[in-house]
Amino acid sequence: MNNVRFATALHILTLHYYVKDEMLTSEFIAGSMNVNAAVVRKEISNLRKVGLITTKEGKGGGTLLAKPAKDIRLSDVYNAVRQTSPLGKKNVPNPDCPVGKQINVELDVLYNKAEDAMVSRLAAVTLEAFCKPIK
Amino acid sequence: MNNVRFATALHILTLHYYVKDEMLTSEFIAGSMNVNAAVVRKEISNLRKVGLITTKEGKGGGTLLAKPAKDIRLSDVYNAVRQTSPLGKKNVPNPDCPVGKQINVELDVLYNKAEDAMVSRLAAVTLEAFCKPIK
DNA sequence: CATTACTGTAATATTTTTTATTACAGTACA
DNA sequence: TGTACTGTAATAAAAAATATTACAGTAATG
Repeated sequence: MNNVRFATALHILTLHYYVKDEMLTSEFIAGSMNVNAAVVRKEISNLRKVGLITTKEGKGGGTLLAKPAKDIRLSDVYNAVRQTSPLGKKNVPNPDCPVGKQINVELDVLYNKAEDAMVSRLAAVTLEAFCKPIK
Repeated sequence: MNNVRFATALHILTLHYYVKDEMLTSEFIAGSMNVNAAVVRKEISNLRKVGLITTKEGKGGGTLLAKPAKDIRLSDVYNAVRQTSPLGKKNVPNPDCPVGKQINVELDVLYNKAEDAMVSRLAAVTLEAFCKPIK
Protein backbone atom coordinates (compact mmCIF):
# COMPACT_ATOMS: atom_id res chain seq x y z
CA MET A 1 0.00 0.00 0.00
CA ASN A 2 2.02 2.88 -1.23
CA ASN A 3 -0.79 5.32 -1.49
CA VAL A 4 -2.37 7.85 0.77
CA ARG A 5 -5.63 6.08 1.50
CA PHE A 6 -4.91 5.06 5.10
CA ALA A 7 -3.86 8.59 6.00
CA THR A 8 -6.88 10.00 4.19
CA ALA A 9 -9.34 7.70 5.92
CA LEU A 10 -7.84 8.36 9.32
CA HIS A 11 -7.86 12.09 8.68
CA ILE A 12 -11.56 11.95 7.89
CA LEU A 13 -12.32 10.00 11.04
CA THR A 14 -10.15 12.29 13.14
CA LEU A 15 -11.98 15.37 11.90
CA HIS A 16 -15.23 13.78 12.97
CA TYR A 17 -13.87 13.04 16.40
CA TYR A 18 -12.68 16.61 16.63
CA VAL A 19 -16.05 18.20 15.83
CA LYS A 20 -17.94 15.68 17.95
CA ASP A 21 -21.47 15.15 16.55
CA GLU A 22 -21.40 17.81 13.89
CA MET A 23 -22.07 16.73 10.33
CA LEU A 24 -19.24 17.41 7.90
CA THR A 25 -19.44 17.93 4.15
CA SER A 26 -16.94 16.46 1.74
CA GLU A 27 -15.93 19.97 0.70
CA PHE A 28 -15.02 20.90 4.25
CA ILE A 29 -13.04 17.71 4.76
CA ALA A 30 -11.28 18.14 1.43
CA GLY A 31 -10.30 21.62 2.54
CA SER A 32 -8.68 20.38 5.72
CA MET A 33 -6.50 17.95 3.85
CA ASN A 34 -5.86 19.78 0.60
CA VAL A 35 -7.31 17.16 -1.69
CA ASN A 36 -10.12 17.04 -4.16
CA ALA A 37 -13.64 16.61 -2.77
CA ALA A 38 -14.29 13.72 -5.11
CA VAL A 39 -11.39 11.84 -3.54
CA VAL A 40 -12.90 12.41 -0.12
CA ARG A 41 -16.30 11.29 -1.29
CA LYS A 42 -14.83 8.11 -2.69
CA GLU A 43 -13.11 7.31 0.59
CA ILE A 44 -16.25 8.18 2.51
CA SER A 45 -18.19 5.83 0.31
CA ASN A 46 -15.75 3.11 1.25
CA LEU A 47 -15.82 3.87 4.96
CA ARG A 48 -19.59 3.81 4.87
CA LYS A 49 -19.59 0.37 3.26
CA VAL A 50 -17.49 -1.03 6.08
CA GLY A 51 -19.68 0.60 8.69
CA LEU A 52 -17.34 3.21 10.12
CA ILE A 53 -19.32 6.28 9.15
CA THR A 54 -22.87 7.11 8.18
CA THR A 55 -23.83 9.57 5.50
CA LYS A 56 -26.86 11.66 4.79
CA GLU A 57 -27.66 12.80 1.29
CA GLY A 58 -29.28 16.00 0.13
CA LYS A 59 -29.20 19.51 1.47
CA GLY A 60 -27.85 19.71 5.00
CA GLY A 61 -26.33 16.29 4.46
CA GLY A 62 -22.83 15.08 5.25
CA THR A 63 -21.16 12.45 7.36
CA LEU A 64 -20.98 11.27 10.96
CA LEU A 65 -19.07 8.56 12.80
CA ALA A 66 -21.15 5.41 12.79
CA LYS A 67 -20.05 4.47 16.31
CA PRO A 68 -18.11 5.82 19.28
CA ALA A 69 -14.43 6.50 18.62
CA LYS A 70 -13.48 4.12 21.40
CA ASP A 71 -15.09 1.31 19.40
CA ILE A 72 -13.17 1.99 16.21
CA ARG A 73 -9.79 0.32 15.99
CA LEU A 74 -7.13 1.48 13.60
CA SER A 75 -7.02 -2.06 12.26
CA ASP A 76 -10.59 -1.47 11.09
CA VAL A 77 -9.35 1.52 9.15
CA TYR A 78 -6.47 -0.48 7.74
CA ASN A 79 -8.72 -3.29 6.61
CA ALA A 80 -11.09 -0.80 5.03
CA VAL A 81 -8.42 0.63 2.75
CA ARG A 82 -6.16 -2.37 2.30
CA GLN A 83 -5.38 -3.30 -1.26
CA THR A 84 -2.04 -5.07 -1.41
CA SER A 85 0.45 -6.58 0.99
CA PRO A 86 2.64 -4.12 2.88
CA LEU A 87 5.63 -6.13 1.67
CA GLY A 88 4.71 -5.49 -1.91
CA LYS A 89 4.07 -7.57 -4.97
CA LYS A 90 5.55 -10.88 -6.02
CA ASN A 91 7.20 -11.79 -9.25
CA VAL A 92 5.71 -14.29 -11.65
CA PRO A 93 8.64 -16.67 -11.56
CA ASN A 94 9.85 -19.21 -14.06
CA PRO A 95 8.04 -22.49 -13.27
CA ASP A 96 10.96 -24.45 -14.70
CA CYS A 97 13.10 -23.27 -11.81
CA PRO A 98 12.63 -25.32 -8.63
CA VAL A 99 13.04 -22.21 -6.51
CA GLY A 100 10.81 -20.10 -8.72
CA LYS A 101 8.15 -22.77 -8.58
CA GLN A 102 7.94 -22.78 -4.79
CA ILE A 103 8.93 -19.36 -3.55
CA ASN A 104 5.60 -17.58 -3.85
CA VAL A 105 3.98 -20.14 -1.61
CA GLU A 106 6.53 -19.38 1.08
CA LEU A 107 6.27 -15.66 0.44
CA ASP A 108 2.52 -15.81 0.99
CA VAL A 109 3.02 -17.40 4.39
CA LEU A 110 5.64 -14.85 5.32
CA TYR A 111 3.66 -11.87 4.06
CA ASN A 112 0.67 -12.96 6.10
CA LYS A 113 2.70 -13.31 9.27
CA ALA A 114 4.32 -9.92 8.81
CA GLU A 115 1.07 -8.19 8.01
CA ASP A 116 -0.68 -9.85 10.94
CA ALA A 117 1.94 -8.47 13.29
CA MET A 118 1.36 -4.99 11.98
CA VAL A 119 -2.40 -5.27 12.06
CA SER A 120 -2.30 -6.51 15.64
CA ARG A 121 -0.37 -3.42 16.58
CA LEU A 122 -2.97 -1.26 14.86
CA ALA A 123 -5.75 -3.11 16.62
CA ALA A 124 -4.27 -1.99 19.93
CA VAL A 125 -5.04 1.63 19.10
CA THR A 126 -8.57 3.03 19.04
CA LEU A 127 -9.59 6.12 17.13
CA GLU A 128 -10.17 7.80 20.46
CA ALA A 129 -6.64 7.04 21.66
CA PHE A 130 -5.20 8.22 18.36
CA CYS A 131 -7.16 11.49 18.47
CA LYS A 132 -6.64 12.39 22.12
CA PRO A 133 -3.31 14.16 21.54
CA ILE A 134 -4.84 16.11 18.66
CA LYS A 135 -8.04 17.25 20.29
CA MET B 1 6.31 -0.31 -0.56
CA ASN B 2 4.08 -1.38 -3.35
CA ASN B 3 6.78 -2.71 -5.51
CA VAL B 4 8.42 -6.03 -6.00
CA ARG B 5 11.80 -5.28 -4.47
CA PHE B 6 11.43 -7.29 -1.28
CA ALA B 7 10.33 -10.36 -3.21
CA THR B 8 13.13 -9.84 -5.72
CA ALA B 9 15.80 -9.51 -3.07
CA LEU B 10 14.58 -12.53 -1.17
CA HIS B 11 14.39 -14.55 -4.37
CA ILE B 12 18.00 -13.72 -5.12
CA LEU B 13 19.11 -14.75 -1.64
CA THR B 14 17.04 -17.91 -1.77
CA LEU B 15 18.63 -18.99 -5.03
CA HIS B 16 22.03 -18.61 -3.42
CA TYR B 17 20.99 -20.72 -0.47
CA TYR B 18 19.68 -23.31 -2.89
CA VAL B 19 22.89 -23.64 -4.86
CA LYS B 20 25.09 -23.49 -1.76
CA ASP B 21 28.48 -21.95 -2.59
CA GLU B 22 28.08 -21.76 -6.33
CA MET B 23 28.49 -18.37 -7.96
CA LEU B 24 25.45 -17.11 -9.83
CA THR B 25 25.32 -14.67 -12.71
CA SER B 26 22.69 -11.99 -13.02
CA GLU B 27 21.45 -13.61 -16.23
CA PHE B 28 20.80 -16.88 -14.47
CA ILE B 29 19.00 -15.20 -11.61
CA ALA B 30 16.94 -13.08 -14.00
CA GLY B 31 15.93 -16.27 -15.76
CA SER B 32 14.64 -17.85 -12.57
CA MET B 33 12.39 -14.93 -11.83
CA ASN B 34 11.42 -13.74 -15.30
CA VAL B 35 12.78 -10.25 -14.98
CA ASN B 36 15.39 -8.23 -16.79
CA ALA B 37 19.01 -8.86 -15.85
CA ALA B 38 19.57 -5.15 -15.31
CA VAL B 39 16.88 -5.18 -12.62
CA VAL B 40 18.66 -8.04 -10.90
CA ARG B 41 21.99 -6.29 -11.13
CA LYS B 42 20.52 -3.18 -9.57
CA GLU B 43 19.11 -5.14 -6.65
CA ILE B 44 22.37 -7.03 -6.29
CA SER B 45 24.22 -3.76 -6.17
CA ASN B 46 21.98 -2.72 -3.31
CA LEU B 47 22.33 -6.00 -1.43
CA ARG B 48 26.08 -5.74 -1.76
CA LYS B 49 26.09 -2.26 -0.29
CA VAL B 50 24.29 -3.49 2.82
CA GLY B 51 26.62 -6.45 3.15
CA LEU B 52 24.31 -9.33 2.36
CA ILE B 53 26.07 -10.60 -0.74
CA THR B 54 29.49 -10.31 -2.30
CA THR B 55 30.14 -9.91 -5.99
CA LYS B 56 32.99 -10.68 -8.28
CA GLU B 57 33.48 -8.81 -11.52
CA GLY B 58 34.86 -10.03 -14.80
CA LYS B 59 34.77 -13.40 -16.49
CA GLY B 60 33.69 -16.18 -14.17
CA GLY B 61 32.26 -13.55 -11.88
CA GLY B 62 28.91 -13.46 -10.17
CA THR B 63 27.51 -13.33 -6.67
CA LEU B 64 27.67 -15.22 -3.39
CA LEU B 65 26.04 -14.85 0.01
CA ALA B 66 28.23 -12.65 2.18
CA LYS B 67 27.47 -14.68 5.30
CA PRO B 68 25.74 -17.86 6.44
CA ALA B 69 21.99 -17.96 5.81
CA LYS B 70 21.39 -18.48 9.51
CA ASP B 71 22.93 -15.06 10.14
CA ILE B 72 20.71 -13.21 7.68
CA ARG B 73 17.39 -12.05 9.07
CA LEU B 74 14.51 -11.15 6.84
CA SER B 75 14.41 -7.79 8.59
CA ASP B 76 17.85 -7.18 7.07
CA VAL B 77 16.34 -7.78 3.66
CA TYR B 78 13.42 -5.51 4.47
CA ASN B 79 15.67 -2.70 5.61
CA ALA B 80 17.80 -3.11 2.52
CA VAL B 81 14.90 -2.47 0.16
CA ARG B 82 12.73 -0.22 2.30
CA GLN B 83 11.68 3.02 0.70
CA THR B 84 8.40 4.19 2.20
CA SER B 85 6.20 3.32 5.13
CA PRO B 86 4.07 0.19 4.74
CA LEU B 87 1.06 2.32 5.70
CA GLY B 88 1.66 4.59 2.76
CA LYS B 89 2.13 8.28 2.25
CA LYS B 90 0.68 11.20 4.13
CA ASN B 91 -1.20 14.16 2.78
CA VAL B 92 0.15 17.66 2.93
CA PRO B 93 -2.68 19.06 5.00
CA ASN B 94 -4.00 22.57 5.35
CA PRO B 95 -2.01 24.24 8.14
CA ASP B 96 -4.95 26.51 8.90
CA CYS B 97 -6.91 23.49 10.12
CA PRO B 98 -6.08 22.51 13.70
CA VAL B 99 -6.43 18.84 12.83
CA GLY B 100 -4.46 19.15 9.61
CA LYS B 101 -1.71 20.94 11.47
CA GLN B 102 -1.18 18.16 13.98
CA ILE B 103 -2.18 14.91 12.34
CA ASN B 104 1.05 14.08 10.54
CA VAL B 105 2.96 14.18 13.80
CA GLU B 106 0.61 11.57 15.22
CA LEU B 107 0.68 9.58 12.00
CA ASP B 108 4.46 9.41 12.17
CA VAL B 109 4.32 7.92 15.64
CA LEU B 110 1.69 5.43 14.59
CA TYR B 111 3.45 4.46 11.37
CA ASN B 112 6.63 3.78 13.29
CA LYS B 113 4.91 1.57 15.82
CA ALA B 114 3.13 -0.39 13.14
CA GLU B 115 6.23 -0.83 11.03
CA ASP B 116 8.28 -1.85 14.06
CA ALA B 117 5.81 -4.61 14.82
CA MET B 118 6.15 -5.93 11.31
CA VAL B 119 9.92 -5.67 11.25
CA SER B 120 10.18 -7.50 14.57
CA ARG B 121 8.22 -10.34 13.06
CA LEU B 122 10.56 -10.40 10.08
CA ALA B 123 13.56 -10.37 12.39
CA ALA B 124 12.32 -13.63 13.88
CA VAL B 125 12.88 -15.42 10.55
CA THR B 126 16.33 -16.18 9.19
CA LEU B 127 17.06 -16.76 5.53
CA GLU B 128 17.85 -20.35 6.44
CA ALA B 129 14.47 -20.87 8.10
CA PHE B 130 12.71 -19.26 5.16
CA CYS B 131 14.55 -21.45 2.64
CA LYS B 132 14.31 -24.79 4.42
CA PRO B 133 10.87 -25.66 3.02
CA ILE B 134 12.08 -24.75 -0.49
CA LYS B 135 15.35 -26.61 -0.52
C1' DC C 1 47.55 -9.29 -25.44
C1' DA C 2 43.14 -10.13 -27.47
C1' DT C 3 38.92 -12.41 -26.64
C1' DT C 4 35.33 -13.64 -23.80
C1' DA C 5 32.15 -13.34 -20.05
C1' DC C 6 30.97 -11.12 -16.56
C1' DT C 7 29.53 -6.69 -13.30
C1' DG C 8 28.19 -1.70 -12.68
C1' DT C 9 25.59 1.89 -13.89
C1' DA C 10 23.31 5.43 -16.45
C1' DA C 11 19.94 6.96 -19.71
C1' DT C 12 15.69 6.35 -21.56
C1' DA C 13 11.27 4.21 -22.68
C1' DT C 14 7.30 1.87 -21.34
C1' DT C 15 3.87 0.36 -18.35
C1' DT C 16 1.27 0.55 -14.30
C1' DT C 17 -0.62 2.82 -10.47
C1' DT C 18 -2.33 6.67 -8.20
C1' DT C 19 -4.49 10.99 -7.90
C1' DA C 20 -7.07 14.92 -9.68
C1' DT C 21 -10.66 16.79 -12.24
C1' DT C 22 -15.00 17.24 -14.35
C1' DA C 23 -19.55 16.25 -14.78
C1' DC C 24 -23.93 15.13 -13.65
C1' DA C 25 -27.72 12.24 -11.76
C1' DG C 26 -30.03 11.50 -7.39
C1' DT C 27 -31.69 13.11 -2.82
C1' DA C 28 -33.64 15.99 0.69
C1' DC C 29 -34.52 20.20 2.88
C1' DA C 30 -36.76 24.78 2.90
C1' DT D 1 -38.73 24.53 -7.18
C1' DG D 2 -34.25 26.13 -5.98
C1' DT D 3 -30.35 25.00 -3.32
C1' DA D 4 -26.92 22.18 -1.20
C1' DC D 5 -25.54 18.18 -0.59
C1' DT D 6 -23.98 12.84 -1.80
C1' DG D 7 -22.75 9.09 -5.18
C1' DT D 8 -20.41 7.67 -8.88
C1' DA D 9 -18.46 7.26 -13.37
C1' DA D 10 -15.44 8.77 -16.96
C1' DT D 11 -11.42 10.79 -18.12
C1' DA D 12 -7.05 13.25 -17.65
C1' DA D 13 -2.84 14.03 -15.53
C1' DA D 14 0.90 12.97 -12.65
C1' DA D 15 3.87 9.94 -10.34
C1' DA D 16 6.05 5.63 -9.57
C1' DA D 17 7.75 1.28 -10.93
C1' DT D 18 9.77 -1.59 -14.27
C1' DA D 19 11.99 -2.83 -18.59
C1' DT D 20 15.24 -2.08 -22.02
C1' DT D 21 19.36 -0.70 -24.15
C1' DA D 22 23.89 0.43 -24.10
C1' DC D 23 28.39 0.50 -22.91
C1' DA D 24 32.47 1.18 -19.86
C1' DG D 25 35.18 -1.47 -16.65
C1' DT D 26 37.16 -5.84 -14.93
C1' DA D 27 39.22 -10.33 -14.74
C1' DA D 28 40.09 -14.95 -16.40
C1' DT D 29 42.08 -17.57 -20.07
C1' DG D 30 44.05 -19.30 -24.26
